[in-house]
Amino acid sequence: MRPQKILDQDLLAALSKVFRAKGYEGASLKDLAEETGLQKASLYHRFPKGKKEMADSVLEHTDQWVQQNIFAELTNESLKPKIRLTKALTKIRTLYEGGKETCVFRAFSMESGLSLFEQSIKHGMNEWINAFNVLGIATEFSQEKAEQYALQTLIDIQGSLIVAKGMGDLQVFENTLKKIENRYSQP
Amino acid sequence: MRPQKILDQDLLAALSKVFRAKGYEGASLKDLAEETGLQKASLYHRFPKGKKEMADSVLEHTDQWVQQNIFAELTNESLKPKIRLTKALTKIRTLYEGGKETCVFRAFSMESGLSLFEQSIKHGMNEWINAFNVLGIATEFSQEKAEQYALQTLIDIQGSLIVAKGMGDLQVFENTLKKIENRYSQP
DNA sequence: GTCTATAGCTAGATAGAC
DNA sequence: GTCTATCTAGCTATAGAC
Repeated sequence: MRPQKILDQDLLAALSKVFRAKGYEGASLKDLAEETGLQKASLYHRFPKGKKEMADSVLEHTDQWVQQNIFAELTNESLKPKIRLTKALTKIRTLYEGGKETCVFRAFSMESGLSLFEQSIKHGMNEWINAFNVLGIATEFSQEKAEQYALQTLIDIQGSLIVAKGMGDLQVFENTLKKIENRYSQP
Repeated sequence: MRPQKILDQDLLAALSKVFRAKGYEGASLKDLAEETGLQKASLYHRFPKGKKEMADSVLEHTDQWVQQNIFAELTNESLKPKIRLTKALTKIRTLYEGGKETCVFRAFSMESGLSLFEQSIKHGMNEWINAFNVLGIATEFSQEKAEQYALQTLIDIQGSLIVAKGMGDLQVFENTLKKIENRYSQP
């Protein structure tokens, strides 16, 4: 029983970095081993089912982080909606590193990937919509408007990440976050 | 000099289909050969520089189609702006098959890909923004508003394609196109 | 121009020493 | 738990017949 060379938390963060940058098929075990500092065989010890299990673990780990940091803020009934949103947007900036990092959903939905991860992605997107829907209701929007805004917010985040990356202009992402903030400030 | 088994046009369409579905690294020469009906060696005869040349050709072919079908409509000064947009949106529906097909930019920007195609993607995105900017000016928006709407339109298209695919709901894409139409209908 | 066959390499995954 | 060494299958790309 030798000690772990890298903690689960740091291991998942390293795997996530590679998967988000290169996609599921684009990320090789060599890439993953180098980024984590482990050998390929050691990765198989941690994730016996191989690369798919690594990716699933990254998805789950990310989902938990998002739930605890972003959704928890959005649905925190002890704060005013406007404050909740500001706090959530700060965490969103962190999650995507100001637009430099892509979304795991995108990284795992390309390639043969959609069939491998489509349930997790669909579930995750619905969670985002639900959380923003709660915020919309708390802002006293109508149910219809709350749903519409929640979907548009998800589209804005995903779209601005793509465009910011493609144009090489992080300001595109930042401006979109500001736009989202304004959207929930008006009755 | 045997006759070509498949025309350049159809060949590029088949390659595009595979690349858009699987991404650059996810698309294997075996996949590309099967979809085109040619053997791998025959693909190398058509594209001597290999897979990268196939992808570059797909990008260029798509760019030309978009220029002739979408940008030409948006900037057609012989028609009213509203009519131009309606016609362009019809072509956009065709390009993305109502939301079923992903964007080549997305397919080629994941993985080690961004470094391979970033110039083409950046250039292509700027073309989209420029074309919608022309439409905004023709709609008599201010320069600032025209630019802002053009960027938002690109974000909406990219974002709604991701979300529609992820949620398995093509209506998300269709509703976004309607939203874009409304955006350019109001002064 | 298309094909079969194959080279050369890297992928994901495993065996077994320590 | 991590490592080195290795397996097999798949990859991109090429050689040469027709």
